[in-house]
Amino acid sequence: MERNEVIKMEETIGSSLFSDHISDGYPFSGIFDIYEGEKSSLGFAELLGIQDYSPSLFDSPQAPSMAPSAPLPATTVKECSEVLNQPATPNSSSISSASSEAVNDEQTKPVDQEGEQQEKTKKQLKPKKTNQKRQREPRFAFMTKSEVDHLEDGYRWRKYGQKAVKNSPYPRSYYRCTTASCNVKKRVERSFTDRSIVVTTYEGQHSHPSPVMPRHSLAGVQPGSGFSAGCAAASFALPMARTLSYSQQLHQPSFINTSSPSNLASDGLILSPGLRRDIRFCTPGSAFLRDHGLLQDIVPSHMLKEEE
DNA sequence: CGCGTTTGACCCGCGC
DNA sequence: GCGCGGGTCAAACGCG
Repeated sequence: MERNEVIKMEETIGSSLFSDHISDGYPFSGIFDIYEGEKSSLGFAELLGIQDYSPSLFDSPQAPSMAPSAPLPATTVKECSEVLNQPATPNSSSISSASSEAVNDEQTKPVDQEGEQQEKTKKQLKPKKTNQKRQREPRFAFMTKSEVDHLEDGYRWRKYGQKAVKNSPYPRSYYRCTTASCNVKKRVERSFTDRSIVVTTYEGQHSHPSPVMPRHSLAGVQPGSGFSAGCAAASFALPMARTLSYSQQLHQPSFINTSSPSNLASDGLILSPGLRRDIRFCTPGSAFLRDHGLLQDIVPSHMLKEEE
């Protein structure tokens, strides 16, 4: 992507926390936010030394059974966290990534409206050039070690496009949620550095429960949120059965103190220079503020930057 | 017939 | 302005 966007990622993308504490069979816990996850996260499996993790998050008693009809055909390497940085539970299985792209004034606009507007302008392709820039939904990317590209996540998707990816032998597929009035999209592509890894990027939030998700699995969803606030993670097929507060997350004991990315490397994780640029790790105590976990989604990046 | 996929064309934003 | 690359559209097609 372009320079501005990369910069924006550095400015706005924040919270990252890792746990090497393996509990409940989950090898990882934590979240990280990336911008343009499908690109930036490309090397995460490698940098984290992830090879293969057997405990699927979907197998957890805490995790909703997202795909009862079709068990996850792969090992989830990374999952995403919720838009508002409602993080994956510490017991959840992996590294998650989130990206909020449109950190601007429009951000406060309800997703549905925004989506519809976007849809309208799309449909009327002829009267082009609505002078406002195209708004993007917050994005979440996660990586999955999988043989199949399109992973079952409890929602129904319709493929609407496929494009060859530059510098990659593998195409990128574009999916849209088939539910009417739901504008969630996702992109699926295979990592060209490790063909066994599928990078899935979600954009937007489902405005409806999962068609195949058992009802109880939505227990963690905030009532009255219209499936927007608390639903994002669930929307993205995340184990949301137990929702912890952000501070709870941050005070997990074994988070790597990564106020500087180099600490990560010292923990045996290798960050490529490019990746270091893209990801900001944070200490538990200061993470929230410094990295604007929640704030970055609602506060313009230039405001957040002042804290630096 | 309904739904999902495929695929070429088109749109759009951005850098040069 | 032009070209490139990412993203989307929509007609054609396949399948159950």
